[in-house]
Amino acid sequence: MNNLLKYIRTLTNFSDENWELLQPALEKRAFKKNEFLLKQGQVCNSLFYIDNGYCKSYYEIDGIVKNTGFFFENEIATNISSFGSGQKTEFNIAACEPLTAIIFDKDRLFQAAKQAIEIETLGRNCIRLFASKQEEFSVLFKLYSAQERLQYLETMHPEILQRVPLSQLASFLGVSRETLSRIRKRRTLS
Amino acid sequence: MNNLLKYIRTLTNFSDENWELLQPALEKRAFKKNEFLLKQGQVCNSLFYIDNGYCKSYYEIDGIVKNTGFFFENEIATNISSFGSGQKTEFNIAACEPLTAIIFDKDRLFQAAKQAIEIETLGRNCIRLFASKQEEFSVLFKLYSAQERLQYLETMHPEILQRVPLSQLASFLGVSRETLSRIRKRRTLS
DNA sequence: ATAGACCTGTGACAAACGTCACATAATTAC
DNA sequence: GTAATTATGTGACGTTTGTCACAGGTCTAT
Repeated sequence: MNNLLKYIRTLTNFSDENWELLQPALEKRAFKKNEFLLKQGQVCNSLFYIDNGYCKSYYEIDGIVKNTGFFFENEIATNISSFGSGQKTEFNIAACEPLTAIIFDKDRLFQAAKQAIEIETLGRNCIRLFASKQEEFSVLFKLYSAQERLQYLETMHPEILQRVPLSQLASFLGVSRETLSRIRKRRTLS
Repeated sequence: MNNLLKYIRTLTNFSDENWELLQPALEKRAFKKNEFLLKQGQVCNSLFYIDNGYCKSYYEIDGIVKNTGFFFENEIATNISSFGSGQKTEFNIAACEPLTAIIFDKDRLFQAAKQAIEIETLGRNCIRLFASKQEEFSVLFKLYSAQERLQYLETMHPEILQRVPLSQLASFLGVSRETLSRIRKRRTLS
């Protein structure tokens, strides 16, 4: 829980009393590798603060898995459109390693937010960070080629390359596994 | 202003008193075609509610324009990462037609939010909608080919195709102008 | 009405990418 | 420890896409 409190305090002024008010909305939980945090067809009623390990969000279309995001320690994973609208999600979120998350329950979070505006502000800031991350990666596809996108990850998000296997990374970068392998080869040669 | 109030009330319970409290944060403004709402190097201190007309956000790299988003009536345009962090933006936002916007000033919005939690909630919901939109378009590139992305726009966002010229649309879809022209030809033939 | 600016289409060719096939690590399960 | 599974590399080939070049169409300002 200590990591989470630190994380929260980077986002908003948060008194010990606020922290107490927030507790009923929080639940710590461990996930095994490949276990689902969120499954297609469910409604996303949680924000998952990643305490340890990492997970991925993905679509599955005709049996083919397309990874849409990776979430590491000290980040919030969720499906923002389902969380916000209450509609069923088409995403899955699954643990890629044994994972520990602190789960924010939506209803209880909203109740707590009514009691302290700092908690409302925290919610806004979590969503804002999530949106910034979406914006960042969304822009990559419009600006850069596949090779340049890989380069971008190398400089801006090296942890992704270190921890995510190539075959998982390919669909996230929007190319086939083979193409990514060849791009990587071209880059190590030069 | 009437459109805006309707829009707000789709997002959150908003009393007439809340609306009064919000007024100091709002400013209606007209932009000429090609005028900037936000310019690279500035800090984004505004949310732009589009009342009439439409605008685009874009990057300019080595003189080449890459469109990253289009915003129509009844939507909020902004650069979320600059707005949230206070850092300088690398985006431009420019009017594509004569445009009327209602501008939320960040500082005054935050002041108003301190006085009414509904305004804080409104801010959170605006950002949430913005994030959902980012998520939606970000996923397109991982799931679909250029042709399928065009098809998606046709069914889900026909207003974009009706109002945005092909040459503007191309970089938004992540392809060259010529390729988009050929895709369109292939599709009308079949 | 005319000139200039923009928008769209298209041909030719090279570069990038996807798919299929197979080989070889590396990891996991029992 | 061995077998099975998964991850990665690579060749061949066809498709898609980008780039350059140019032509014709539309819009706009004067």
